[in-house]
Amino acid sequence: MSQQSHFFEDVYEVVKLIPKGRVTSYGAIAKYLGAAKSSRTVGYAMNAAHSLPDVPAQRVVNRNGLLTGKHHFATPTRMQELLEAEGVIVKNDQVIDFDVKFWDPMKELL
DNA sequence: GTGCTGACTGCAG
DNA sequence: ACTGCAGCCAGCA
Repeated sequence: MSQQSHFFEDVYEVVKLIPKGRVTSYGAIAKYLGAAKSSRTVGYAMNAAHSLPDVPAQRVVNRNGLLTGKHHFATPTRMQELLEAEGVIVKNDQVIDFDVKFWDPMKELL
């Protein structure tokens, strides 16, 4: 704590900026933060994001558009429900038109 | 203080 | 095309 890991904070900041009806990947966030190889840590940050209601973790999926983290929500279907409620169609734990719904912070935030 | 695990990803075999 | 391994950061035993 004394060193204050900005990593989590930065991850939350980016996730909060994800537009409604859009999704991104752990790797995209990690790369935006300058740590492309720390994608795992990004996912770990999402695990801790449960305490933060302003962090839409459901909009963060893996690079294949697969809801790998859905199992960490209150219910296995919670993540999909939240996404579909925002206009993101999910089929078989996979985001439809992922390439279209994909939101890249590197390009969007620039 | 040391070591393992995890919501990932890319390269090598 | 499929499987396996290594790298990154933070939390817990």
